[in-house]
Amino acid sequence: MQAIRSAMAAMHARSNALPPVSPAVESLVRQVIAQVADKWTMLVLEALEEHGTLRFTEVGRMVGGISQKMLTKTLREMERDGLVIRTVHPVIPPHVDYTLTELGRELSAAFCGVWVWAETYYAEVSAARKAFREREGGA
Amino acid sequence: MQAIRSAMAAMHARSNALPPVSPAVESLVRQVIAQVADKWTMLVLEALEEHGTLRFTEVGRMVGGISQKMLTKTLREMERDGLVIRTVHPVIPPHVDYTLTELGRELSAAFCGVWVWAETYYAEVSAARKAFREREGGA
DNA sequence: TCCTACACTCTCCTTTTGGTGCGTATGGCA
DNA sequence: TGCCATACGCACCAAAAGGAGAGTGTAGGA
Repeated sequence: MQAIRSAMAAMHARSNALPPVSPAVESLVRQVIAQVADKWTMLVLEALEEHGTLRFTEVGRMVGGISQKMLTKTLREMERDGLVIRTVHPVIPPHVDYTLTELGRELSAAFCGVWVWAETYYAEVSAARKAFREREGGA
Repeated sequence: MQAIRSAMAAMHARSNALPPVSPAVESLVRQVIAQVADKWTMLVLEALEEHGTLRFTEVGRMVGGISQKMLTKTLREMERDGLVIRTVHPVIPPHVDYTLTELGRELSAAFCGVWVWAETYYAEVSAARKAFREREGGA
């Protein structure tokens, strides 16, 4: 974790001080973040990390509460971004497998901390919401 | 990072094996994740982590490209979830300060890994997108 | 012979997201 | 006298997200 912290510090120092990090790169990073910081992407990522290779409907089952449309879209975008590999077996009925790439596994590892945070602090978030409601909602 | 990995493994083992983790908790964690895995939340979190206490318009400037409406909404939700503290100085013209709470700083640290991932691999994501376009778009 | 399974795609619809612009209160500055 | 700055709230609108349900093509089972 300390390594990550110092890496982030370096990143900030760089983006603040040195011109070489162009706005183009900045915008690309933003774009990637915006894409990847998506509810369904995170959930699919976790399902595949946890279970390895899965079929379309299996991913849907593991994630839970996702419509076919969103599942298709999410998986396509993840394939496009190089996070998953989509393998089509040309049989009938159709059979398609999804597996994380190395890039996807790295991202999953990066998201790890957020999952742990949510598991650790969700009770505090609930408490904060309750306090907020009583403070603002009841005023 | 290994510590996080094992924590995540423990989390998975728990959610798969033990009944005590109720669907209520599961849904709460999902809700928190969905809330927090938001583009603007991440960006505001980073701005405040990097610069400490900021005023409303300063946060807007640091984040860049956010409308007042979204900034208000994001900051309010973060306040509600206990991620930021909002301090109103009753003067005219109005003066409001925003600071991360400990919870917010923890979350920021957790997101660190994702920022580093994006900085490290955005070029590979670009390459993957290009390859995908040539593969599918050109077919 | 008809039904089911799979991995979608397509259309229609509702909900959410997000932008723009206007109003506001008032102390200080020109 | 009159305008500016701050941190919004509100109303209106466009665009995107997302859900529900129907259609598809065919091998194999009842």
